[in-house]
Amino acid sequence: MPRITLPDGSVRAYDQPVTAAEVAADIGPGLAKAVIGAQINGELRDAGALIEQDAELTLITAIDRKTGESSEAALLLIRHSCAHVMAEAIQRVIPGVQLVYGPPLDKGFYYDMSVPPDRPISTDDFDAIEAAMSKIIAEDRPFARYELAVDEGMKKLQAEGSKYKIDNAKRAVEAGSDRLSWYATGEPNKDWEDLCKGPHVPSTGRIGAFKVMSLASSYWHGDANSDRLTRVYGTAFADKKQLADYLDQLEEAKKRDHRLLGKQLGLFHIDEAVGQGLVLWTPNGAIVRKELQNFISEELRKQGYQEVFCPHIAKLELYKTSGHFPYYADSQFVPIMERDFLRKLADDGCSCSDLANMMAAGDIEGYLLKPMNCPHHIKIYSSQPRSYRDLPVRLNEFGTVYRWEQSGELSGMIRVRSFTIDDAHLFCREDQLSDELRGCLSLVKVAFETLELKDLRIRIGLRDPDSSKYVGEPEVWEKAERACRDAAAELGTHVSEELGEAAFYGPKIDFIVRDVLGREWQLGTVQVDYNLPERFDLTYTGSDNQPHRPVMIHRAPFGSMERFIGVLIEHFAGAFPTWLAPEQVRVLPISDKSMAYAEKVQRALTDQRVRGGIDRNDDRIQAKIKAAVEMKVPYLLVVGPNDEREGVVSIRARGIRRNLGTLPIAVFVEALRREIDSRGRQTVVAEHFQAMTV
RNA sequence: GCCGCCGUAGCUCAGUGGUAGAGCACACCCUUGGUAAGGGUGAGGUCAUGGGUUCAAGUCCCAUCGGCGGCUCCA
Repeated sequence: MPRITLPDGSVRAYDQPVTAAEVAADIGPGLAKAVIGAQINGELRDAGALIEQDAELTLITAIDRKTGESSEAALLLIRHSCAHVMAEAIQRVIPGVQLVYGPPLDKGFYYDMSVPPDRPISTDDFDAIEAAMSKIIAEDRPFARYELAVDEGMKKLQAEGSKYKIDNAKRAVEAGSDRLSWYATGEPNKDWEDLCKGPHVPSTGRIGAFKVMSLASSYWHGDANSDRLTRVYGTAFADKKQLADYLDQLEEAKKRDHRLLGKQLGLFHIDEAVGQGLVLWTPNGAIVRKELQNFISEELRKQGYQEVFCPHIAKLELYKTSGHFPYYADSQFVPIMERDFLRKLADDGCSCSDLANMMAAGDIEGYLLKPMNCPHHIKIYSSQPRSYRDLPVRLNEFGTVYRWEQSGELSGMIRVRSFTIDDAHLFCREDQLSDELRGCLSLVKVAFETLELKDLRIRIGLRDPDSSKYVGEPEVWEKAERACRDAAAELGTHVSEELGEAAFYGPKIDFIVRDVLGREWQLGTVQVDYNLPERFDLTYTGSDNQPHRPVMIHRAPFGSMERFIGVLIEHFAGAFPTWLAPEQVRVLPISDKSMAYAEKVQRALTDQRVRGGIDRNDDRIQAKIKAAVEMKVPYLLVVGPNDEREGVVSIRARGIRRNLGTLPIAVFVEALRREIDSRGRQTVVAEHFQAMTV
């Protein structure tokens, strides 16, 4: 006798088990037609799922009648269903494909499959696959669920002989399923079907719009030593308009890609001849980087940091002491060997494989391109005796490090093999740790607020107790983890804790953002470290005249300058705020006749250290404006005879498609100077043209 | 590193085994102009690199280098 409670609080009583679809039909014929699934006590199910007991029921329609939008649950049903349709289509187009696993995603779905080695799937197959999918959808075949007992189901799978599906079933059983379920697209045992726990839309015709997006490879179970699978990505929506909007959004996002903008705006260059993942900062990019470094340096001075410089290499032995070698040997450039050492090996008849083994083991005399800055900073700390009165010692450096990232990982400025960390290491007493952590976090906060980076996630990376990759004693870890939690709690932002995300030497607080393609990247980080002070036997003299062990904090508000600026380019779509913009103002003379006046304006700008130049091209003003807009210059000063007569400039501001009006040269330059010095808190537009921008 | 796709002028990209193309950018000339492309002329190429097939290769095959998407990894 189920009593069904609907979201509006109304209750419907039935004297026998009822399906969600029947409840919908009970409410009205329109809803009966529109319903594609149901949430029963919060769990997403088929519209045809039987409700036997009292339940809370939310009926899912493809498009919400009130909002005109699709709920996440609706899109999930559509996409998961579409994954089946795509799998069927692919098996039809390419015989011999074995299916593995096809889940829905945030923006679509994928299906992993094992393809015959002599017939890989290619993007050229997409048309045929989409045509086959369209046909299946046009046939509007029902998604028919049926269940078998585990024994019976396993027998069926054994008979079919797909090791992947057998594995899926075993996993389902291990996870506690007492039955196995299939979904046939049409009639069970006759039409195409797939082992699947569901749920699905009622029939293929309910998939409104879809597209096969891309191909990639993956590993079975995510294990690099296991089978290589082909992953086909697709997406699906409730209707064609949603799909078109999504594809437009993707196009827009691509225009913000830092690799594209980096080229267009002359921010950086990566040259084959220099090497993969090695960023060349071209003059415009160098300006952005320098401004950011200046900005962070100002904050560091306020917080009592001392700047240091270190070489880019050090003896291998140093990294053995720190533990970075051999722990991270695979992701470091191979050691640099001393010539005499190499000669001696050769004289002793050392073979290439002997040498390779020695290098892997670090049994050589030589140097390492530094993978981290901390060992160097530690040696600066220990270069003199330290009293408890000297602490905290805060050493900062824009320190360049080198890491051997796998070639397939490299990506523009965001994943590279050489990058500069806005690094610092703090050495403090136990009783100072919380305050210092708070100081570090406030620094990150100031940096991110100034740059209007709001869409970020904060993660506390904790040790995974089951893993052996960590160094140090459990009780020390607990102390450090507690300190991180306490400091992060004061940030007031949502913080997630993740096991296994700690550095090998200690827990950390990471700041994570997304790029335009939705990929997450770690930027800033604050890490507590009780381990390295131990390894390097660091001490300070306490008030008791006894040696004590300092605690270290590693922190980098931006993380890598390369990655940070890569993300920043995308965040601003290349339109940097004036203080960061490589070219802050461009002077556009109406014609050659105004060139002398343009030069006078330019001098006034240069005198105030404003960056920019004159467009000396023989173009009409329209063309000059277009060129400057494309370079995303914040302010354009159009100067012609009229302006010259009055000693003013005609101003255009980025993002406003018209002439704002004129200001005397000096007035504009002063206002601009204020905009730059305040890092955008004041602007020329707000000061002089506010009324016009509304 | 792995799987798939891709590599033609500075940039974006056409190019069907048979004489290497366009637009933009650049240079020069005409034009001297008032808020998102004025007109003309010209220069610019080891078709990523190396091998192979062929009478003939940018085009087909193999290898290498590099890029893109994803997987795996990320102190």
